[in-house]
Amino acid sequence: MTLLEKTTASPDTLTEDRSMAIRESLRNAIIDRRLAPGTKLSEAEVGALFDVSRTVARAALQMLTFEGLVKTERNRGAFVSNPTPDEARQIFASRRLIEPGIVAGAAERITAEDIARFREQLVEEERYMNERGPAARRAEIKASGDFHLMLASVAGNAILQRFMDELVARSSLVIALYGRSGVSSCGHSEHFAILDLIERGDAKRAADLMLHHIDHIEADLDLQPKQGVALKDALAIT
Amino acid sequence: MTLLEKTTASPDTLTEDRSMAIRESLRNAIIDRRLAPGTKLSEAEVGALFDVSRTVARAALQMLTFEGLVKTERNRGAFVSNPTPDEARQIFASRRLIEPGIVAGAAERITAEDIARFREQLVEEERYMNERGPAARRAEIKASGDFHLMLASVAGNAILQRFMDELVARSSLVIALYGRSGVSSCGHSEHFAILDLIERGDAKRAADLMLHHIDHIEADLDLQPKQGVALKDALAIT
DNA sequence: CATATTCAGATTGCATACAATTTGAACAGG
DNA sequence: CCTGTTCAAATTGTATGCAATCTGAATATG
Repeated sequence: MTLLEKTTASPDTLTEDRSMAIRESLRNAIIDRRLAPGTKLSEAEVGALFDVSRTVARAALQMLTFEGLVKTERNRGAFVSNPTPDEARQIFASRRLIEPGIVAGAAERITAEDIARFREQLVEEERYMNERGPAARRAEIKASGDFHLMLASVAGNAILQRFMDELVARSSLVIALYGRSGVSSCGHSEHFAILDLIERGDAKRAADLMLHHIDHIEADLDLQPKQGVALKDALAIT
Repeated sequence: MTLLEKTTASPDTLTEDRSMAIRESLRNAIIDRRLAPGTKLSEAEVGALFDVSRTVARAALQMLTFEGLVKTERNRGAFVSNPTPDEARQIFASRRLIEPGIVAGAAERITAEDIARFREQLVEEERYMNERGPAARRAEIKASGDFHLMLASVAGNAILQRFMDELVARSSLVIALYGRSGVSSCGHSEHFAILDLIERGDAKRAADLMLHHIDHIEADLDLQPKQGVALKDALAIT
């Protein structure tokens, strides 16, 4: 529990709510894998790190629990989520339902300035792709998720946007846990293709491609039941 | 703020978490319209009602805020949400994306016992439909929502189920606020029809009908911008 | 009479204190 | 050496106290 940028937040945003800022910071740390799944997040420790009382730290942890990024066990504390393969499948099943609709919404409302921002985002994503090392890998996963979130924000439905915030964050966890090596090389080009179709106003094809894109991301995972029954079987000496 | 059943909860469930129980109780009160939109929910008052400290009451209110059933303004307090027409549209747009998928999932996994439970639920719904008076109206809205929630629980995706919990609860608020008089007479028969199609394993048609069903619910609303610019215009004496 | 100002009451934001629970290590017994 | 027990340290759950903020009514002012 070390590398937490205590974001000296923008003057107006931090004025708002400190627990929200802490949530944001922890969120980023979790989806960046600076906080590994299973890591304990004790209220006192979080409070000390951000220089607030347990009350505020606790509120932040409650929010993260609601989002599914943290699992809280009564009287035991909060831990970074360790999604099971089954949860992973549920996450992607949910995305398959929601994201085609988001693409359709985005296709209707996207502006030229939006498209410019998207292209910037995609070149940045590309840059991380070509870098090596775990830090670049994390940044790549993050940037890839951001593309989906930008689409959600353009689609103009605040509720779906919030759902996507949660789903993308949890997806990042899942990818970090279950992802195979050569990840999103194809995923990235699909982002480009989706954006092109949206720009051309071909909402139907864009939505279809998004569906395939999600399939590809999921297909790139190795969703074995982890250790599952391992203990029982591992000790069953033949 | 009177009619709150302080549910003498089931021995095992209440042991769990008191703020959760309070959340549940307030939730029910809100979607039943015993707590009208705009009602202030002060921490002290909620705490006194449930015989807990502000700390616990506050946690419950935070959860409801996350669900969108309550809006919290900094330094001012928590209020039962008063969804705008635009929010209402977003809610139904979200449901249109998610519920067809839920129907498909339910069609795959539904059992004979499930179907029996659904039929029970539907006759209860029918009973409320034939009763008169606001209490029956509330119960009808609640029961109608429960049908959708039961589908979600059968579909076997915990994430979507949680999304639906939120969407159905907020829909109840919207219907209570913007619903026209002769509400769900058609909606109810559609529930029957959807269940029949699911039972027959015709997932595609069931999903399509669900889509229409949501359209019908939304079409039955009167989503005018409420008073909106009213004040300015109302005083503009021609 | 309308508008601006002041101030007390009430309410939330936050920190802290105490009680309840869990955990794991020391220790006793087989 | 292994197992079961006891107990203290640590952590969470909850209540409460104080400071900051908002609200609205009373008052002052043009």
